[in-house]
Amino acid sequence: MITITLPDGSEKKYVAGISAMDIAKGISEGLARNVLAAKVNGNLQDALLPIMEDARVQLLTWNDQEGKATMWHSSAHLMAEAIELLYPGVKFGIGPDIENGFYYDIDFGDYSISDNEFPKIENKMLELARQKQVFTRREVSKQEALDYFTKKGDPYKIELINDLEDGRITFYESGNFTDLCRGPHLPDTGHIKAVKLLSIAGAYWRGDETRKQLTRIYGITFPKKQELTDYLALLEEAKKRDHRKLGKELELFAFSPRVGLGLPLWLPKGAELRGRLEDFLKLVQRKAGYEQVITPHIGNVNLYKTSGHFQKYGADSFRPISTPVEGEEYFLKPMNCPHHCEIYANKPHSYKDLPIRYAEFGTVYRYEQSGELHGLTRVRSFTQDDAHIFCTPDQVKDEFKSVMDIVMKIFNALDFKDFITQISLRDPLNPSKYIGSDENWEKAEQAIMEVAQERGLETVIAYGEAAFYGPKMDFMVRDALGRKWQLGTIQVDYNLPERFELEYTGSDNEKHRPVMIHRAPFGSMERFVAVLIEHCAGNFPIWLTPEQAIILPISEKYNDYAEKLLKLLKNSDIRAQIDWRSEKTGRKIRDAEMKKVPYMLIVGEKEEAEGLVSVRKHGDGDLGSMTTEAFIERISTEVREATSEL
RNA sequence: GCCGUUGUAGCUCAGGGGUAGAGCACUUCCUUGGUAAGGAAGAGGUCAUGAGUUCAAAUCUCAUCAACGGCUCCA
Repeated sequence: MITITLPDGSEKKYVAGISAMDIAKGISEGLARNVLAAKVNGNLQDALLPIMEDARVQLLTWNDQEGKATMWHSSAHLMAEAIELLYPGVKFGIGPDIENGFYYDIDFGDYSISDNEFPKIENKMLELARQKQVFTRREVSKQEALDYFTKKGDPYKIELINDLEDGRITFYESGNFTDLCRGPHLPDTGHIKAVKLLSIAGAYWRGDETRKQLTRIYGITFPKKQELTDYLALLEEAKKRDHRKLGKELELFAFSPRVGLGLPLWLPKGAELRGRLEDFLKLVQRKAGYEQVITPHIGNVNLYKTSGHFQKYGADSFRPISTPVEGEEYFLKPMNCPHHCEIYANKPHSYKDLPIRYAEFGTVYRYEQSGELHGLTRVRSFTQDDAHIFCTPDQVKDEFKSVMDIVMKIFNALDFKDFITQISLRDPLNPSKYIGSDENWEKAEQAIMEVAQERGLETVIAYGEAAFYGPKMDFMVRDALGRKWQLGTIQVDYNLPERFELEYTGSDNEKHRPVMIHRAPFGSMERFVAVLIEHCAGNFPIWLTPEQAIILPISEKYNDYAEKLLKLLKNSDIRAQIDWRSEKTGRKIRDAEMKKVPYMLIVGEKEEAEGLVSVRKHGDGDLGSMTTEAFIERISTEVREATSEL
């Protein structure tokens, strides 16, 4: 007999060799029907696998993320089985579950499949699912595994098997489909009740650009049809928040092929919004001891040779421009740091001057591959809310902390709660990618880890994601469609001060090398605004929104009153406009609602006679009438309260 | 850069080998109104660009460009 401990702490005795599924059946038939996989002593495994010794057992259903993952992983197998039946001879790469669904990388040979063939595959999958095919796990030797796929003629699987350790290789068989797989899998395919293939894409084999590109098919499955319907509706909703769509509708920014790829044009309203964000950060930075600087958009190529950027990125940059007579080469600036280093070097510094914090909204230009460009989140010209802090080694930690506080202040002010903090360190296996001494790297990595810990920040550590000159801490958020984007960044750099031979005189009257911290709380204005648009679905906070109120005269008779009102609002620094059109009130309201203007001020006979405004709030409806003064007070208070913490 | 899909009016989209359609937006006129679309008329397009097939191409073929979904990359 063995003792099984369930998550609620209860213990039960069973005969050895019992499966998680048997345990579920002992609790209730309903539960057994819903069990997708199990966790035994913390290890995810098949619900049908025998348990031989005392164990903690957790039954996983659709309500557990790991249950979903198992379902989707099995769905990838199901799709592969369907595709193998419909397109005999295809070769399979890998087919994992992902955050929302699964994919399988497939080599279709010369055939190019299109998404109008999806329904055919979906139907075949459902047909196979209804057969309730059992997933059978089998341990195989390496030789056996190689033999099987050699016979089948699947080079990708053979390559995968060659990288595996003998004795740890398992096959899973469902219906007529056998796949190399670690598992776990569903008890049977009958759990899959709704199937949707989502998209088709090229994907390099093993993510390597130099290798063959396979066809990746993405899909998602559910245990109930209704859940699929809900999921598709959710996707539709998310599309409405897409900053590219809202940016067009709200007239915030645009692109023009004549101006060039990835070069955003900020329209008046977008520029207003961005300007407010910049003003806000300038205020925060002034309080935190930053000084604004301004540097040119180009720099001599030697500047970037000194910084090391030329060697690293020169080939992937916009081609240099040159002076017509002397032929001197200049680069569009891809970074602000070299310029700021030269500002530091402009005069000798004492330790008493440090830390020195130079801030600049610096527009930089980077050649991004054409296929990478994406709305405002990935562009070729963008403005960093950049600053460089020059300090003594002893000051690094405190400075790092105070930068983190600025980032948190911004995220709080804009209600960004769902973000990931990532610490990016060197790739220990590939030290040649980085410049600078081991000792300096270690010091910097240590400082970041300590600060994160002291601030109690939950972080993920990413090895190999560091910049070539130093480790960093990045703040990432998701867009409406779930894609991750990096916003704020803080980077410790012991290398540039070295390369630029920056110095300060210490209290010992000796020359010392300062440490540099690069930081950008927004990251780039473009990307930040994109994420902000999606975060608030275009309903910007009152202190940021380009248009705070719109005055809607009931008829042209009240235009004079509207104009008087507008003057009063402008005098109180409220951003407002008048809808002059000879349209009915209902129409003006509808249009203002569509434009997401926070306040609509309706004025007619009654308002004019009594000096009132009738106030309607976006999304909330009629608030009734109030005196003009009361409205101005209301909106001013709202703005004050929103910005008081900043 | 690579794979796939798409490209028709400012926007959203229908059509499809025989000289271009709708709704919204725009202009003018009528209307002067009370909390999510008042009415009428008008203007607007080398059907992304270039080549090919054809008596005839917006429609079929190819190439180029761009957008979109991914992959790779991201100082």
